[in-house]
Amino acid sequence: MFKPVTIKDIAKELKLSTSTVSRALRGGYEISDETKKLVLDYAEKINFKRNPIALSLKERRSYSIGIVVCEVANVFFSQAIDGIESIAYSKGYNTIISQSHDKYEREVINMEHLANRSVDGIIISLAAETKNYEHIEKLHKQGLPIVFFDRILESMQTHKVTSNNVKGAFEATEYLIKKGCKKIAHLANSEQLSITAQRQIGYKDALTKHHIPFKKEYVRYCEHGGSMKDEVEQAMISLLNLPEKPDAIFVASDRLSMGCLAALKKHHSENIIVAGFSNSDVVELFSPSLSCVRQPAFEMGQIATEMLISIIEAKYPVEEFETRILDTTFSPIA
Amino acid sequence: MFKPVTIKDIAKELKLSTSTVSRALRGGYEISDETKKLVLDYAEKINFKRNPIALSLKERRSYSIGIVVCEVANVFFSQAIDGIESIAYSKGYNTIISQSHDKYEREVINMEHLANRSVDGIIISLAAETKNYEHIEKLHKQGLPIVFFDRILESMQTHKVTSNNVKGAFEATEYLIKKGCKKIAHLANSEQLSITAQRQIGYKDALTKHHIPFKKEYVRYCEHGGSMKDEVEQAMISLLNLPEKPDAIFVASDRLSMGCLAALKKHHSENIIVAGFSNSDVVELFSPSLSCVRQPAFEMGQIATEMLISIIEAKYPVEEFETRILDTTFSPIA
DNA sequence: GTGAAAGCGCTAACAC
DNA sequence: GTGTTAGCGCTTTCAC
Repeated sequence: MFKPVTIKDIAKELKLSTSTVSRALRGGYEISDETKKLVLDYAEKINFKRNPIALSLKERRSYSIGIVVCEVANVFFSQAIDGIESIAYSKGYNTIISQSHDKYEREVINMEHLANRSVDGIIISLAAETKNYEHIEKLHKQGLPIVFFDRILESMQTHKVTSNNVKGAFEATEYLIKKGCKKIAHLANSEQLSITAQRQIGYKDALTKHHIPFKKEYVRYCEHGGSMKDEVEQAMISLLNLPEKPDAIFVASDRLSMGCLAALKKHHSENIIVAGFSNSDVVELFSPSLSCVRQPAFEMGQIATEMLISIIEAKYPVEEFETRILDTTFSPIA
Repeated sequence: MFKPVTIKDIAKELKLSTSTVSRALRGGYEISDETKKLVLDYAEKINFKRNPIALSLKERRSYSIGIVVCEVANVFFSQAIDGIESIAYSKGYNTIISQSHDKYEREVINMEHLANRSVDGIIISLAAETKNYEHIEKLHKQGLPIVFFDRILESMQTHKVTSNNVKGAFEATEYLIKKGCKKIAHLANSEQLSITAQRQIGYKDALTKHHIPFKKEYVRYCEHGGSMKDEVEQAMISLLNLPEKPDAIFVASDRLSMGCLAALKKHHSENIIVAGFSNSDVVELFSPSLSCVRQPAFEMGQIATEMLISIIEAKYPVEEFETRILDTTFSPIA
């Protein structure tokens, strides 16, 4: 079976004590240069690596951080993960990625598992279904550092990173208005998500500015964030069947944008103009086309990670928390 | 700080020894039902969870399996990951996902890290850049169970899962031929990958069957799997500038397919017909359109995981290895 | 400058 | 049926 070299093996080989070896390895100042070199060279030679499991047990921390996102297949999240990893690795942390698939139960299980696994902190974007936050609050109260990004929990006292959802939504909606559209529908994520509220504000603001009345009938929520089969298509059908059929749609998330375009194509309504949040890197290939609001996902991941590590490594309990709001970029089609 | 309950706390509270508690918790037959109930109830009440770190240290295994893929943003891999997780979780294992981004160095670091992290085994699909396999062979020799999927290492004695790359490529190419194309180019991944060789065989077979000569000039390899900026576009440009400009392209992977379509659009060559490997779930939205060969990614992940766990849990060293080849599905456009 | 020993949380042989 | 003890690999007092 797989049996790595231990500090003991080195000690035996070099006729030293394990403590001396340990100290030499971590460059303890008490050790003579001679011994230090001896140990270091030998360790190098046999490719010794400290056992992080033992270290974790000893230090009650693991130098790993947990990530909870709805799914890695979503470009926004995979970019964010890349950002998280870039910072984490550079600071000596590893990451453990877990997916909630927008399910509340999965999120609960994932969080518990990460906590048991002794991650030093968690970076999370809430699942679409999550309405109860006890599982997070409990861990937070127990002292586990938690940072939110994208889909944040406003009520929790901790660091948060979002993009400027209001402005992003405003720009997209105003673009549709300037295109001459008057009946602009809004396809949204589940109602209780922070991003849903924010993006709806931007949508409404744009309507108001241009004297277009806001109509509740034009708004559809996807409770499962589009993870449920047919969820998005059903929402789209009900919009398309409205007596006053929309001439444009503002879509509030990546996954919904894809579902929206697919539904328009399927139901031969390509004349409806779509603008929405999406970080897709192949958006120029889409037909019907999509004007999109892009979030700085990579950077959001980086910042969230810096924030998390700052809490983890803080000498004293952190009392002051920050919410960073990054700008989105709007890329209209033509 | 975050301080979970330990078995010791329970022992103290219940005035028992830690071993009794430990045994009761795992349902040891020697413990009286009375004590067992006492312990179980109390553990339940205070929401006790065994510390997996301590367990790992003790048992020299972690009940976690490592995954190495080029990137999670790639649909094929994210689907495979979902398959892996489905089996892993059901059998009590956790997963640690790591991305090579098709870089050799990253792959080496990831593998080492996973091994140090005491994963019980690794499921890997090779990076496009990887040409040297010592990092894998070393761990394998040390007894770490390894299973390959998709981009496999033929020379290693272990379980492997692939899709029927030859047949998939054959079908796609033949489809192009039946569409009336005669000058069919081939955009491929890096040359040393198993899938590259296999898919090229299928491509050639189809040409041969229909009496079209194979031309080396029509083949382009992407050494970095398309992860390098402009890599795919450059390859495409050189194909488009050929004296005998191709009238169709068979593309050998998901990422390349996207790059290929983007390049065709950018260089106004939408008349060229494209067929290629892709597991994209929004392929019907693409323009130019893509006829695609789909791999059963989820199932491949599941099978790989079952194989891995069978090695991990084998009582005796496994000597007989299996290579499972799953069928692809071809979805032509129109 | 180096070694012996205790302890992180858990399990399992070995008492009793 | 339950307790004692040693040990997984490592760090870190405390001796010397």
